[in-house]
Amino acid sequence: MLNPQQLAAVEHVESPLLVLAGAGSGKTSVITQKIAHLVQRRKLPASKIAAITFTNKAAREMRERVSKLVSAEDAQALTVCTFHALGLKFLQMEHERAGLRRGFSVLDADDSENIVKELAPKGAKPDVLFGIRNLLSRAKNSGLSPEEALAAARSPRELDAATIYQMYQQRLAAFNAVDFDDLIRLPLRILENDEECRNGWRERLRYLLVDEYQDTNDAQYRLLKALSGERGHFTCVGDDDQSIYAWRGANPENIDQLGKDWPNLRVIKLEQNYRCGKRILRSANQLIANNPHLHTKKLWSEHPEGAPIRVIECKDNEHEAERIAGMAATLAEKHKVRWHDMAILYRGNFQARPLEKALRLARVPYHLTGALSFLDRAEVKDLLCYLRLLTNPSDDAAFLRVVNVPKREVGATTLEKLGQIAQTRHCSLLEATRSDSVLRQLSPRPAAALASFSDLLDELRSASLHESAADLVDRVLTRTNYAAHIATGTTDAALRDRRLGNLRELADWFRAMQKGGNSAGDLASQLALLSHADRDEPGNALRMMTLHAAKGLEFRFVFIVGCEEGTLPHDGAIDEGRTDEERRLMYVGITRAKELLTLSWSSKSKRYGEVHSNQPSRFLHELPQDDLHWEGKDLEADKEAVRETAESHMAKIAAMLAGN
DNA sequence: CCCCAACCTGTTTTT
DNA sequence: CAGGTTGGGG
Repeated sequence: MLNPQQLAAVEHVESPLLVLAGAGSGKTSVITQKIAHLVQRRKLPASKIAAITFTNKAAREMRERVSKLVSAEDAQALTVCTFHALGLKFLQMEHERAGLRRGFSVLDADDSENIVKELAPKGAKPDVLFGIRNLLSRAKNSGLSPEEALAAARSPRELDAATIYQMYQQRLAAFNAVDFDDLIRLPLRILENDEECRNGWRERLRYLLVDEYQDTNDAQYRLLKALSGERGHFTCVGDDDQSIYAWRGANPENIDQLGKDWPNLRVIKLEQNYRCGKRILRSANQLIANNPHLHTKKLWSEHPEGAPIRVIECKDNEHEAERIAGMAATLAEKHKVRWHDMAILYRGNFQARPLEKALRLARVPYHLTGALSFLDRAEVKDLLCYLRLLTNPSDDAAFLRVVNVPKREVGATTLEKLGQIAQTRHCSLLEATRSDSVLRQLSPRPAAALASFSDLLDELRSASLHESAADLVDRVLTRTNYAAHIATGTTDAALRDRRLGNLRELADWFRAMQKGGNSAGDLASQLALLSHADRDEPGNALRMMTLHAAKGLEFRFVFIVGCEEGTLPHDGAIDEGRTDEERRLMYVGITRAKELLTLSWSSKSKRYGEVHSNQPSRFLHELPQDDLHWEGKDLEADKEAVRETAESHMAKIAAMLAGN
């Protein structure tokens, strides 16, 4: 079942281990088998093992796979989650050490953006704001406290950002809230400074397994270090060629840092690929050879050669979409390929538009993963903010979001005044509305509205004490009139149905999760960590997603569209000197394909309404040309030639499919 | 306080 | 070209 390298990785427990796992080399098997090995052979209690994944979805799948290898109780006792979810769990247990009260909130990216907006100089332009947020996040990802950031600031810009950072944290403290980055930074600070707590957690988590290790940032690395200590009871699994999140603070050099911090680190390479045909793998290998490497890795495969890789030149994005849709339809109809074995990958979500249109026209069932995340939907956020406010009355961000949704005649002027009063009284907005003397300072109508709003929340809060989370959701929806607000306030029938459907889905999610005995507040915090990739995939539909979202997945048939200079590699990334990362992105895309890979590019595309002419991506030229089959748009004029090449190509594909 | 309309802006990837 | 924002009118 396992090859010798995989087996060695599973059984090696004596010293820290780094597994350099190429694409499709069976790293998930190694992690799951290793967990089983630790539990069954090494007799380590499952409750003392933590496996860290990159997404919640990966965590769920991993737990599922492990549960086929170990007993149900052991599978239940395991910790399998993301770094952020682990940090949340840590803070919920150690909230007093972090200076948080029970029921603290986790702010989403929007909330923290709004806070920065308020704290920044009044007329700050978007790019300045963006810069501040970046600096702030960078400071946090390096584990710096506001004071440390202030001391480390070396330019006026950094000094300004550090000052804002300080005010920002004061604001979060007042809200009894943490943001995303704090889920790593705060546990890290506690673990590094508090020996008793550190020892407790080292006892609690005796072995760590980290998946997608190349995507860890500095704070996460230090968290790993703090949790595992000198003894280094961990296995990290990663692939430097699939590091595609440096823009978000991931530091692939963490791969080399392991050997420096633990000289007894063992390194095992997994180089046999079990996924791709030889041609696809050869192309991927040759492409990535253009990047500098510290660890040379030569992936090989025992799979058949497979059909040549098609490179399709199109007139424009619409033409490209039509051709892809047509090819997908042909694969399904003529070759009985199931829709969910196909995927269209692209650089940016905006590229999905023309594809969707063409797929609908060609009656191809498709599913878009990503784009506007479920949790970014206004109605979902609103409901979650109600729940946040119930468990954490100090959560001003949540208060501001829902106080006037549905409309309660509470406007900006009233809220501004309320904010000033709350600030002088050092209390939250919601607490301020409870005081008669505060309400008297406001105009009568909004004051009355605020009073009844806080009464309503009191009522809901007392209900929350003895009600299940799912029932509470229903109660919130009806008592706040939110459900009615959506039902009557949305004129577009399709939109209304979708919104109501989203609310129902959220309620269902709560129903499913409450088996774990979680409170509504806990569930709301956990939900804040979920992302688009975490929803259940639908059945038989062609998948469409960004290259980033495709990491970790595989498909028999893969289309990568928009292989143009400026798009892939993306202009902005080139400007920032991250062309190598773009190449890795292409590499990730190529290695998703098991049997057939199709690359396309458009010679013209519309950008801000302007028509722009494109050059084919440099990556296309970096591939082994013998394995490619170029089809130009000019062939379009010569129907005979098109048919001939297309048919001979399809014949090869048919032969390949028959051979399987 | 709410709504609508004319601008203006901005397009990468996400735990 | 579309979506968000701002500013004015109801």
